[in-house]
Amino acid sequence: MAEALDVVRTRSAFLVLREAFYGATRFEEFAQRTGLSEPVTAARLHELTDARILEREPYQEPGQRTRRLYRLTQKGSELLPVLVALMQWGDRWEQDGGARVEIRHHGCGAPVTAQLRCTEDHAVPGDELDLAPRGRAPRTRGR
Amino acid sequence: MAEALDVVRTRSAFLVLREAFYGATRFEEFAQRTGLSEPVTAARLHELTDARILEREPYQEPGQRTRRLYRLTQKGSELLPVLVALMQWGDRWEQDGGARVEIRHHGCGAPVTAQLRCTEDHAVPGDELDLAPRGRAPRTRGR
DNA sequence: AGACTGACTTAGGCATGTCTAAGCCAGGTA
DNA sequence: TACCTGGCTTAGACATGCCTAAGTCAGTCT
Repeated sequence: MAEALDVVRTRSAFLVLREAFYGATRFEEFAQRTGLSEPVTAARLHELTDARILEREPYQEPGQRTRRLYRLTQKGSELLPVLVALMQWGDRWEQDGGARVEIRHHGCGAPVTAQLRCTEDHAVPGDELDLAPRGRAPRTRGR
Repeated sequence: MAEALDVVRTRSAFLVLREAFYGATRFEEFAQRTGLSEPVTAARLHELTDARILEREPYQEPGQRTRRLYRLTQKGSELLPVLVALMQWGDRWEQDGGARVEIRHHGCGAPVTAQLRCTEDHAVPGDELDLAPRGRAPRTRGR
C-alpha cells in the first residue's frame, strides 16, 4: 500500500488530486485553487504524472500558444472512493463548519456516500468485517 | 476536511490507525507492528487520542501492573471505509507484490470493497458523479 | 531492598515538505 | 524586432517528521 499512501500522504499531493477531481486541468488552476506555491504545484504534477495518476496532453486555444493540460487517468479516477470517504468523514466529524462539498448522483440527484459492500451485495458494517493482514490471525474490529 | 487529512496525512499516523483496525491495543504492539520509533508512536497515540479517534482505558492483567490500552472510538471506526478504499486501490494498482490484506464479510465470507452508492441505492460510477465544491478553498499560504 | 519491565519522555540530528524570490523559455502580439 | 504572458525551474531558508540513544517512572518479582 506504499504507493497509495504516497499519493495521499502529503498535503500538497492530496490537494492537487482533489482539484483534479473538481475539474482543474491547467497549471495555474491547480496552483491557485490549492493555494500551493508554484514549485510545489509543479513537483506534484510531475510526480502524479510519473505515477500515471495524471496524464498530460497538449492543447491549444485559438490565439493562444499550445499548452498542456493535466487530466486523471483510469488509475487516478479509481481513487475517487478514497476521496469521497475522506470528505464524508470530515463532514460528519469535523468541528468547524458543515459540509464543504456536495456529492450527488448525476442521474437521480441523490447524495452519494462511500460504503462497504461485499460481493454478495450485503452492506457490511464495521463489526462484521474480517481484516486479515499477512501472517496474522484475523481479527474483527469495529464499534 | 482539514482534520480528515491530518489523520491520514503523515505516514506514522496512518500506520498507527491501520494497526488499530488490525486490532493493536497496547503501546508496544503499535510500536512493533508499525515499525515506528517509540517517540513517534507515543506522539501519534496522543494526537489520535486528543482527536477522539482513539480512547485510552486502564486495564490490568493478573500479576501485572495496570496499563492503558488504546481502542478506536466511534469516530475512529468510521474511518474504516477510507482505509478499505485505500487498500483496495493499492492492491489493484501497486506494482510490487499483490494483495497484502484480505478483507471479507464475516457473515458470508465474501470479499469486501468500498464503493460509491447514492441514497437511492444506485451504484455510482465515477462519471455519474457531480462534485460541487461549495465556496473555493481559501488561499492559505505561509501555513 | 533491589533488579526488572513496560511504557513512555527528552535530546539531538538528518531528511523531507513547503515557502518566497527570482530567473528562464516558448509562442503570440505590437 | 522587442515585449508580454503562462508555465514552469532554481536557489535558499525555515518548519516538520522521523530517527537513535538515553533517561524516567511505576509497579512486580525475587
